[in-house]
Amino acid sequence: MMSTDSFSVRLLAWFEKHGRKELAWQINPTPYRVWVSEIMLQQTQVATVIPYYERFMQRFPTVQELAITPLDEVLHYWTGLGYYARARHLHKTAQTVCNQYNGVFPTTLLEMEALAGIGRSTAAAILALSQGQRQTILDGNVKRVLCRYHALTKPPTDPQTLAQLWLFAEQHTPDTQLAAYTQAIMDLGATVCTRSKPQCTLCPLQADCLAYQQGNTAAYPVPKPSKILPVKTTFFIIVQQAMGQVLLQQRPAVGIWGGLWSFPECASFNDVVPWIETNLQLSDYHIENGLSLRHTFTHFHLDITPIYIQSKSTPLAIPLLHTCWYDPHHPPAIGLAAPVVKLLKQLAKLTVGEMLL
DNA sequence: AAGTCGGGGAT
DNA sequence: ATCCCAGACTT
Repeated sequence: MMSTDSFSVRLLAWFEKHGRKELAWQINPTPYRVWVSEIMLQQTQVATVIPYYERFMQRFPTVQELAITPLDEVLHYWTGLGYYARARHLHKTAQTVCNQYNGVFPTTLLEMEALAGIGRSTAAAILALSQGQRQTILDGNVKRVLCRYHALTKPPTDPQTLAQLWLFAEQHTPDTQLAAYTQAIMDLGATVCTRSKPQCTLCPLQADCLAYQQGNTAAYPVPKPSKILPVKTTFFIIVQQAMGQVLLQQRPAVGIWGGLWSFPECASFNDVVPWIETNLQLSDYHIENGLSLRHTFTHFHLDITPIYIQSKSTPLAIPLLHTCWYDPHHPPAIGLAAPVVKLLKQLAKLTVGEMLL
């Protein structure tokens, strides 16, 4: 493999002066701690991750503790981070490490990549950051840095361009100080070579950067052609008892909000009343639709209309599978979809408002 | 190779 | 409103 070029020398010198070295997962960087941080940081920015990471590590200080905890509670600690498959994979891998590796993470790239939720770049990051192995990462930050440095004229999603990026990334990887270098190139992308308004005057790679030489850093990375997102609609049925408990239903393990708890749902407004008549034994109830809210996924917009139902006949029966009465005053440790959290907060305010009247 | 999976921050 | 972020998995 190629040896070092000036790229890593300059980058390491910059990191020594300006890099971040105090992040929680950089302190005592065990494979477990680094692994959890890397999974949380997938598609999620550092500032968002920090409070989640603190809570998670306090509750699950070891891989053993994570492995023996029910998935529902793990999802609870993940609520709001999104990409919930990450949490399911995290739980599964904790059990794999405990059962097949005696609680100790494997030390080869091949074994690491075989674990659920750990791909090529994340496997390399864990080994480099926690053990100083010479492994090459290629995450979103590194892709942006390299697209500019080499002035690549196609989107990083293009297969040939992606292969070229891996090749460049490997050629730039030094033979020593792998933990520092790996952190450094991610830091450069996160703090200097940012998506918009990069701080080129502070960049240690400026002299060799082709995008900078062209005076056109804004042109890189080349964006991939975007699609128009379709709009879907749905209706959340919010049934509330007099004491405040709200009916929730657990979603299937796969698909949107997999395994999370949400309100019972109807695809069409015409289905709402039949659903109520079929599933709830209510003699006397009041129905009222609330203001719609839009939730955007990668591949579509979801317009949600809440349908509020209140009844004086309490308690209501729970005739459905995978349902529970969620008590906002004593919230159980379960995972909630983000729009559900939003609506529950609104509901709490409305309830207080009505009590004041 | 393309589609799927969330939520939030920046612009 | 649009883009995109410390990606991986499924089909």
